[in-house]
Amino acid sequence: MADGAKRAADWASKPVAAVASANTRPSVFGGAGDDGTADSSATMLHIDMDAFFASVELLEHPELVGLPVIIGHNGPRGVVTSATYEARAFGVHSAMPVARALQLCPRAIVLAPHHDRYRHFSAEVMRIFRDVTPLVEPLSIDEAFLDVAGARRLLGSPSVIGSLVRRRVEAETGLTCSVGGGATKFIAKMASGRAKPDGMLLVPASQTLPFLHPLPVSALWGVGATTADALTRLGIRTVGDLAATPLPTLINRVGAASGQKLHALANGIDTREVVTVRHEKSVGHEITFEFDVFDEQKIRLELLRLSDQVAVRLRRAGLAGKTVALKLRFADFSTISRSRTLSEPTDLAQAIFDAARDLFDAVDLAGQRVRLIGVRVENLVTAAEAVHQPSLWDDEATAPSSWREAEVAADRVADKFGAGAVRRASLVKPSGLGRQGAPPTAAP
DNA sequence: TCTGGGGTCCTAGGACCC
DNA sequence: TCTGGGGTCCTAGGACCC
Repeated sequence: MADGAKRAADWASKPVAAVASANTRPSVFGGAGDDGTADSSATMLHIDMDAFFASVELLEHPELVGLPVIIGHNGPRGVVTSATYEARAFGVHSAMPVARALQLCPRAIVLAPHHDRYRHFSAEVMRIFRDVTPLVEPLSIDEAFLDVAGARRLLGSPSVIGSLVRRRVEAETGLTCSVGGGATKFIAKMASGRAKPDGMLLVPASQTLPFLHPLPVSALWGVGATTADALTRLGIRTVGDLAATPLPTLINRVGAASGQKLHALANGIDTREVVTVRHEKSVGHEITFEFDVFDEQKIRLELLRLSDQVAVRLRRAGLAGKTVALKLRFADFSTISRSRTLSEPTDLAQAIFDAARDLFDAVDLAGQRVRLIGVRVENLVTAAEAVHQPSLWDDEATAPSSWREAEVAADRVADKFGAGAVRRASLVKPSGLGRQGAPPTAAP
């Protein structure tokens, strides 16, 4: 810690001139001077990487800098996971189908995602954040809250610390980020969104409501399309409108929890503190088929692979879960879920698959084709004795395409780890693929 | 245009227990 | 005889976020 703080302090004293691309917009809301005193109340920072996946890919492809670049699978069902600002200028945004994005921006270059790279750079920037303060709460792979109240004495005001972080991130990773600051988490997050890209905006505590109230309700964290519609029907369009709405009216429309939360946020009230440790609540995998599937045997085989992947991740994390959930999405995009709670937590592919397959077999498909299947394990506990066994197919990253292949793989694991591994490892007997009592039609 | 994959949280109804 | 209420767990669905 002392080391990190010293390094950070060294950095703080370096000339700002090193950052040519840093945004020069005024960085304190309300027109107050940026002299390091006006913003002293904005001690919660939210730091968000700019176009994170796309920016990381550009490090590998410097020749594409300045061009519209889209990250996503360029298949019939691919969606945009990230896009450079050059592509966004054409209306491209995250979650949009790649096909649609290419209509809007035909010259866009589509790159496949590399999640290992993103995890690497994520770890790098989180390390920089933790040099500044131990009070870091990662919110997702590319953003975090920093409580810098205690770091002011050593490093300076929040705006000084924000600039320091921005310089270090750019110098050490080649990536840019945006910083928002405020008296609360919520204000900090709203501010970083308005600082993008490559900017910083601090909202002094006294400016909280003037900053907040003109914003549209859809800007609020937790207000999506559905809630925005519901609020619009009440005549609520801005955050100020929301703040002035009686709480019972709100609760009546959007539910108790959301109503209370939104009402408080709209009035600038947010008492949440930075939480540095979080434990996962579920682990799951899902896949969308390239083409909708009718063949139940093919679906069971995919369930087997997903169960194995989930089990491997559980064991690596030292976790086990009691509830197995199956998710099915049909050709018409309707989605159902089925879950079952086991008598004890498991981290084994066999147990997860058995439950998932039973749940699947109990569903009446009624002739519908399946678009997506997913397996998730919930109700997690720390595994008393984590079983670290390799996956059957993990290394090859390919599922067995026939029962014969599954049998061969099973034999291989038994040879390698002994017969005991059969029960403990990700070993799923090929016979588990069939419906109970049904002879395996595709068996060798 | 036709909608990914990783998650979290909330609601509501029913079972079950005391 | 036909009936209360609180607490907890389980399940299904849906909104939302990045």
